[in-house]
Amino acid sequence: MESKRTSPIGRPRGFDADEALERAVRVFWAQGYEGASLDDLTGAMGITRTSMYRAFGNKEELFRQALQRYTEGPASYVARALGQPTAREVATTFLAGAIRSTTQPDCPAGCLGVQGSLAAGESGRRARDLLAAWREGGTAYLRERFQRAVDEGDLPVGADPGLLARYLMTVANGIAVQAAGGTAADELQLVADMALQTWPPARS
Amino acid sequence: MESKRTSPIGRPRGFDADEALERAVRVFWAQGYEGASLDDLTGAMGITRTSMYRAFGNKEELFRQALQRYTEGPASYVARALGQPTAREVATTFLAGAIRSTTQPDCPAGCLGVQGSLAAGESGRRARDLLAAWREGGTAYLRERFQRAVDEGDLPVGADPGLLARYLMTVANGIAVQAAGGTAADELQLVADMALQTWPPARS
DNA sequence: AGACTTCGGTATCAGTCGGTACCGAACGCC
DNA sequence: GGCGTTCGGTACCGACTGATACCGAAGTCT
Repeated sequence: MESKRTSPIGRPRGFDADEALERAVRVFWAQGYEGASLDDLTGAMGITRTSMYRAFGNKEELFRQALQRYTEGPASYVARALGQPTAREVATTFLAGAIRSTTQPDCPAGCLGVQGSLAAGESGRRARDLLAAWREGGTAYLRERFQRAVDEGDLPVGADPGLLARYLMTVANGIAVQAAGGTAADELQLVADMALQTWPPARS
Repeated sequence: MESKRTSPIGRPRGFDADEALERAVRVFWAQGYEGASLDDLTGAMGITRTSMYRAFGNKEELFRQALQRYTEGPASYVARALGQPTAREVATTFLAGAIRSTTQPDCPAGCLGVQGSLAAGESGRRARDLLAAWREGGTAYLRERFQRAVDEGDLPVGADPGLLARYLMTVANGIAVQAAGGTAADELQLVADMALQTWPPARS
């Protein structure tokens, strides 16, 4: 039984949903969830409100999918960092990726996961909570990675994986705020270097 | 020539403008500039739109005054930190104050200067820029203080006051984001302690 | 060819946004 | 008391918010 169709029935959509989503990411990134109106979004996506609602459901769902897209794109440095062989390399790669992503010249400054919705009115509460969970998820990934590092003997037995993860995420979020305010990448790299000076030494 | 009046002419206002402003601070703090509607604000302030406009000008001006009030109130820890006798005490007091202020149980979590408006649509752009300048001003104060510390011999001659200031502000802003996400004060204090381990030693 | 399904555009919805005109009420000054 | 001024409340403004109903167009399937 092959249920896969060569093409879905009915009129095919006349735009590239992937590219439209990517445009939406930029708008949410630059203006936040509440600050991005449907006109802003559909204008940048190059489609009408009707097409957006049919393809993505509603504004909140569009934001959800935009966040996922952001995770796989601009924020893919997180997964890349987690894959580094040592805890120290995880940390340095993570912060370097955060700096690079938040100061990319052809992208909005800052981090969608931070400035997308930190404080919000009633209408943006769901988006705010979604982002808080997203950030907390990142912290959890780091914690698990550092726990593994302790287990593997890559970090001292006394090291606290939860604290190291929280510390890194705190610095990264601070970097995102700085970047949103216009601080340059090279200056942020000096900050990251300083933050990494306290990193526990690898066990020999 | 005494131009001072015992009381201004005309009908006196029937509410405490200071207390109303303090209520407005809470709303902006919790919901951000764009997320706080006039109904939210005036409802919390206990006054009508008309009274608000007469007393404060408009929403943007109200936000300006709320930010100033916030600076003198919840964010007064900055000035207190700057007055500490040594650079190290400035740093520890600054971060401790940031943690305390962003996790106060009877106040919104986080920092108004960060979550008030990080990313915004057209209507909130002025507020966003105002807050960016506010944060940059805090960094400048720290830099001047650390420059003085270098001059006074309190910090090593090789220390970079600008980097130290940026570093501290980055960690503090990161703490604010963590606090907005619900991270507890004691956990943030551990992060601050770790961040301060790299602090340059005082010259003996 | 004709049935069926989806797409995209227009036009519109009720609700909310920030901001104001208007007016009677309440006060200080003379 | 009368005048001038400010206050506070109602009622309203045009613009915009997110979200839909409707309908012809454009496809696939039998």
